[in-house]
Amino acid sequence: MDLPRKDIHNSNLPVVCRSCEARHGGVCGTLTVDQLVELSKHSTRRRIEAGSEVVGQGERVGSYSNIMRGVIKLSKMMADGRQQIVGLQFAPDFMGRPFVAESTLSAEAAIDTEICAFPRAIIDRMVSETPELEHRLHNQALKELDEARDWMLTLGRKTAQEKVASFLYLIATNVDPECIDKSAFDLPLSRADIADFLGLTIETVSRQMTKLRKENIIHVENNRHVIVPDLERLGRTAGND
Amino acid sequence: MDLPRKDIHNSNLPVVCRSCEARHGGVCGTLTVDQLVELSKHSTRRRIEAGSEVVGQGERVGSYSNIMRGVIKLSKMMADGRQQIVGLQFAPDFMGRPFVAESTLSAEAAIDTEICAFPRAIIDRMVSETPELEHRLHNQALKELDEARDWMLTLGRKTAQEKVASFLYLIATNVDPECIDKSAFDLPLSRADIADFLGLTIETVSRQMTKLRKENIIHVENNRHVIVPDLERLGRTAGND
DNA sequence: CGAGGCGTTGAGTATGATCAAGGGGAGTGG
DNA sequence: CCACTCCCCTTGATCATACTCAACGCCTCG
Repeated sequence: MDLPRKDIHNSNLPVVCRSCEARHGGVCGTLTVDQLVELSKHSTRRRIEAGSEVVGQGERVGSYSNIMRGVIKLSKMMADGRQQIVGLQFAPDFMGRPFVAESTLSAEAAIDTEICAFPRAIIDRMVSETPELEHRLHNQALKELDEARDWMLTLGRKTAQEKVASFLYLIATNVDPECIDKSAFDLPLSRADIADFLGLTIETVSRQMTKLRKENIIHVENNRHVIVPDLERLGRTAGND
Repeated sequence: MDLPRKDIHNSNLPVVCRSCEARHGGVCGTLTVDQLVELSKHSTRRRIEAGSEVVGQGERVGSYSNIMRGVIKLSKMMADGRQQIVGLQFAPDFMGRPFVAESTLSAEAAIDTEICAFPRAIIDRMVSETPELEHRLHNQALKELDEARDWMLTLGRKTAQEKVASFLYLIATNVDPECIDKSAFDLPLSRADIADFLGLTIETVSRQMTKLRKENIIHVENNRHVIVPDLERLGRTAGND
């Protein structure tokens, strides 16, 4: 599945790319040095503060991005304000909907986040020139599809308790993939965001967190820091087989 | 978006492909005559009765398919039997999860369905040889991702009434894409399936259908045939902006 | 100190689930 | 032809889960 990276030790590599994490797991890994040089000329690193929007629902999108650090939430909103988070993206995910200029969802930083943004036009051209790049993007789309479908089961069929446990389990296993110890982590989402992700209200999320605390399935410090003594047990509470 | 089809009038075209609908909208449209000839040697048309399974959750999958006619439901099941339909596929969709042999969901015919099945190995090879083919599969994956995310909003944030209306709206606009008149159609799913798609119970689906009938938003004949006098109105009831 | 944001907790309520009964059509067998 | 069963769907009564509304605690910031 992982394609061989090209010339990664070549000293002609753009400076900004040399220390870039995304080049390994992310989409840039398939590009040639020449392509990286060209892309880096037009790419901009941006820091996005927690809570600020990268792309709004219905906006035209002029760029794609790699997430360097942080967490992006993708959400949909109804006319009356009801909101549903439909995906979370972590470094080094690629962010953007290839081949469609108009965004059907909004992207917002959940915590302070850093991205590397490229103009659509350049990426679209490189995709058509570099089958390996399209292959990577295809794989990322399939991964997101698998995740979306997993979450549909959670949204449609799980209880509030299972939903909250599922969320904690998801974060435990995704926030810091490098980190082997999944037993402690900071929640990247507020209670309101968690509610929007789980199709619940803030109050229900809070109550279920309290319940999980009282059952010693989790310990919580400062509202955001969570310790999971037994990940297996959390998984069972989440309804994982 | 639509790539040019190659040599479709060439008389060397395999007989089975000549009258095939999927060659136009489906993935075969990007293949050369030679590729079609090779593929057709190993492809088999299968008829699948309503209710029978094509692929089981957790099974190894040896083939991909084009849906020629009918409707396939993709679903996930929890250990205790709770079930969620995570996608519906209509002709001429491509069915299968590229690059992964093990299925994380089960595929079952909702109504009598006809598919054209190909061995994984051949498709996987053609994908690597034919960038256009990967491009089409990529686009299909992105389409399914968009649909899944739309549905997440429905599952997480809509009321029972809105969910049922959303389902009817979805079917009205998808069952027969050729057909211009969306105002009458047959439901491809039983009440139990609809419930599994909407994250509701059979009883709630039934009650909401009755309510929509009493409000004259739909008319129903023989439980399966639905007439929608005003699609806009149905859309508004579904919570579409 | 007060204001505002975020989270928790409590009381009452409503939406959809559960449990239960029955209608109607298709298929089968006498 | 009717009687019978089975399946699917509908309807009714009751119940429980999660929502709504409200109050309050804690922390940060001015």
